[in-house]
Order: sequence, then C-alpha cells, then structure tokens
Amino acid sequence: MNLSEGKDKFLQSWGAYGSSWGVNRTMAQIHALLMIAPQALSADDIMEELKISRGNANMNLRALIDWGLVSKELKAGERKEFFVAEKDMWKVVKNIIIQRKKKELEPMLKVLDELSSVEGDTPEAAEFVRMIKEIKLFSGKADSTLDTLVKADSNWFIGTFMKMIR
Amino acid sequence: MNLSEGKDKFLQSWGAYGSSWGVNRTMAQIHALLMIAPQALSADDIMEELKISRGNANMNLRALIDWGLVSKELKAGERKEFFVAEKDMWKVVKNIIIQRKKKELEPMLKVLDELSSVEGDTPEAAEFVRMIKEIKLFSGKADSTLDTLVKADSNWFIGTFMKMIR
DNA sequence: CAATAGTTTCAAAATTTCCTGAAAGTAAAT
DNA sequence: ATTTACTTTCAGGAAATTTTGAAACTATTG
Repeated sequence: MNLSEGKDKFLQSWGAYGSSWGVNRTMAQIHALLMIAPQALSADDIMEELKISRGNANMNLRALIDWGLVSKELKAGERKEFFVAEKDMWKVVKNIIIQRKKKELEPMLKVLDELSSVEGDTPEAAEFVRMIKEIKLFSGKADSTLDTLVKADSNWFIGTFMKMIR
Repeated sequence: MNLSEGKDKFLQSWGAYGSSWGVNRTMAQIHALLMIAPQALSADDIMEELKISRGNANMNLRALIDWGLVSKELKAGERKEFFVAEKDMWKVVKNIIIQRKKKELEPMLKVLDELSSVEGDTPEAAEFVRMIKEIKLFSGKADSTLDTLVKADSNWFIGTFMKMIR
C-alpha cells in the first residue's frame, strides 16, 4: 500500500470511528490529518486535503483546540496560523477522558443525585429510586477510576497497570 | 420531586447521554424506561410511555436485545411479548464494552495493521507509519485491558480493582 | 489610514439519521 | 382454513445535524 492510499483509508476510518462515538466526522478527520502530518498545517492545507469549506475547517479546529488535541503554531514571518496535533496517544486519550467526563459524566451524576430524592410509596417509586441509586453508585465509581487514570502518568499506566491487570 | 417528574427527567437525560455517545436517543430511552420498570413491559406500554411508533419501538427493542441489555419475557396465557432490562449495572457496562469492542475497536485494529505496511521513503511516509504504529500500540493495550475487565467479575472489579487504583 | 491577509460567524442549504405507519409476515386459537 | 392477535419490515417523510459561503470582523503592513 502506498502513502496516498493509506492516508485516505486512515482519514476515512478515523472519521467513521469518531462518528460512531458521537464525534463529528470532520472533526475526527482533521484530527487524523494533523496526527499524521510531519509538520504544522494551515487552514488552507486542511481545506484542500479534506475538501471542506473554510467555515467548517475553522469551527472544527477550534473544537479540537478546546479538547486540547490540537494547538496553534505561529511561524515567524507568516501571517497565517498553523496547527499541530498532540501526538502522544496517552495525552490524547487523557484529554478526551477529561473532556467527556466534564461534559457528560459529571452532569449525569448531578442529575442522578437529584433523582435519588424522588418520593412515593408505590412499587414504581421504590424501584425507580433503587435503580437510580444503583446507577449512581456505579457511575460514581467509574468517575473516581477515571480521575485516578487521568492523574496517573503514561509510564504508570502502560507499565504497572497493564501488567497488573493481565 | 415526584415519580412522574423524576421519570421524565431520567428518560430525557438518559436519551441525551446516549445520544452524545453515538447511541440512538430512542434506544437509550427505551433502555432507561425498562431499567426503572418494576415489571416487564409490552411494546404497547413502551409506545405509550415514550410516544413512539410501533416500528420504532420494535427496531430499538431488537437492537437492545442484540446488545444483551434487554430480554424477551413470555407471560403464561398472554400472546404478546414482554421485555425486561438487565438491571445489574456491571453486566450492563460489560455488555456494552463487548459490543463496542467488537464493532469498533477490533475493526480499527485490523485497519491499523494494514496501514502499518505503507511503503515510501519520504518524511511523510515515515511519519505516517510511525504514528500508525503508535496508535496501534496504544489501541492494542486498550483492547487487552478491556478483555481483562470483561473477564473479571463484578466483585473483583468493584472491590479489588477500585481499591487498588485509588 | 487604506489596503491586504487572514479569521470568525451564522443563516440557509445539503446531508444524514431517525421515525412513522401501513402492508406483509407469523403463529396461536377457533 | 380462517380469524385473531400480535410482530416485523421498509419506503417515504420528518427531524436533526452538518456544511457551506459570503459577510463581518481583526490585525498587520505599507
């Protein structure tokens, strides 16, 4: 397989992969493109490679920066902005965990907390509260585990944890 | 908060939560509804509670059964089918991991494998292969970790692992 | 300060995903 | 063998999401 075929396949797969996890397909593709780029790319480079509009490129680049997966790079003497992706996979995953934890897990925990105070003496109310508490207990544990994982450094995770769990 | 308010809030939140993880909103809501139900529900019960069509209810129920999160229950003397959700959160999460691993992680590993054989002596090709290998290495480790997690039983996870990682 | 070189925003269009409902399918009961 | 009581399928419509592109904005340069 040559580079151009491989690149296309990677861009398309990473897009589909992201898509099935609720991440905008184009955002995932821009991320993929930057991850395999040997140097920083400009918005124009990205627009051309992925055949997308300037608006689309801009919005998704900003989102990637927000997630801590991409950063801006200024080149001396150049007026336009260049973009580079974080290439350390452990950092990539860590940032994704941090974001999704903040945007999805933590709000859910808050909702579960409110819901566990539902009143009522019917079997329906009893089962509702029981199940909400079960979900909350589990989610709370997942939340702490992720906290620990995020605080742990790459070496610890890849070394100790992986060996331990095997 | 009373039951009806709580239920509505839970159904809507669980739907939104699923949605942001690439799971059909209605599928997540049916799952939520069955999780908090004290007894098995019929397709008609679900259609009425969520105000959805028979086709929609049927398709998403089948998908939930596929994922191992819901099962059919036949009542003696009743011709119609009833549905119950798995209520043990550890089993729920385990089944979700198994499915997503099979449908998304494993195909990705296969693609990465193919991509790591890209040929070329340009810096672009070198960086491409380097990065694909980095992603593959990390994904492979994640895959093994999930394997172990899935084989481990609930008690082990909640007891040993949680304490260990804290 | 006008021109130039970019970036950002957002309403409308395009695309994708989801849902409906009616028709077809299935199987138990009579 | 026909009716009854359901379940399943899927084409077309509805809804949600994504993308475009042009106008507005910002900042550097001459």
